[in-house]
Amino acid sequence: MNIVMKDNSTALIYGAEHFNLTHTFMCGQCFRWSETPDGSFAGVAYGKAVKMRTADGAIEISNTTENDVKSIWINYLDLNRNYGDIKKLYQGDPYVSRAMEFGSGIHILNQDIFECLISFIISAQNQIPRIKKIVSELSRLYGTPCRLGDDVLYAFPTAKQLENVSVSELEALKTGYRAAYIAEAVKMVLSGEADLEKIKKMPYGDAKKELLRIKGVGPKVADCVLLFSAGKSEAFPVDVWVSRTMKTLYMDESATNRQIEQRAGEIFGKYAGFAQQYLFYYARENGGIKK
DNA sequence: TTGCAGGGGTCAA
DNA sequence: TTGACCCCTGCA
Repeated sequence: MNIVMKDNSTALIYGAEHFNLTHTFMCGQCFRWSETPDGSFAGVAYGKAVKMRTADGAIEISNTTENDVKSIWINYLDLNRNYGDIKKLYQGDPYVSRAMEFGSGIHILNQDIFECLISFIISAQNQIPRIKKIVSELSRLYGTPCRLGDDVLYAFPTAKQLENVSVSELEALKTGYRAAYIAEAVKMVLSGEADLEKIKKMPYGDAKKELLRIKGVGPKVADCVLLFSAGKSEAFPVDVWVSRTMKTLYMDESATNRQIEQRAGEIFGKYAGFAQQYLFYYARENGGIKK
């Protein structure tokens, strides 16, 4: 990985293989990046607003510093992982290979765990455009403003910033029955009853058990949080698409979500989450996946 | 125009 | 294991 500063606020990252910015941001793992007319993506993560695009074999990040690239963005984009190795791992599986070809260059992001937790509580029984809208409103109302050129973006609010936001205020954002869950989760995080940093350091099984104590967090949401913000590559979130896909390709119609999770562990092993993300993206974009 | 099914699930009984 | 659930969209 080679970082070159193009000017004092634009960084170029060279040597990122198996990486596709569009697939990575559009595959459904994050809700805060929007494509701009010039084909870049603008967004905020870890309190920093930046614009990203790929050009001439490099990832270009503007409105940033070399230090932020090293301390935030390399890890956020998961650029230190060798995705070629993961590809090799699944080359014997015709379905995952096909899905990896289709979604080539998807990286699993390392997002902020609190943001991820609240976002995926909101995601339950909800669709991506609406999730994005709610998360964006939540950030605009309670998050810290971040300048990006002439625009102002808003960081996802911290637990502290949401401390005094009432359930009815959250309901006003059209979160519906999830409003109470959000308020409750914020309380648990602030009181230390749910220690997210500690959860990150736990083994997968224990970490999941801890997250499931939070109302509004079921197996699917817990696995999303663990995969997208706690580095648990074995987490295998089972949603409707993955469920359909697994039933069609590897199991039968009668399989329960729990059985699917278990089977996925057997088939895909420690990197099940990566296989999941490729299968999910392929299935969703193509209306399913055929045998 | 109105009605209804279903959506990147979870809770409670 | 099954219905209810906030809200919105797509489609008869």
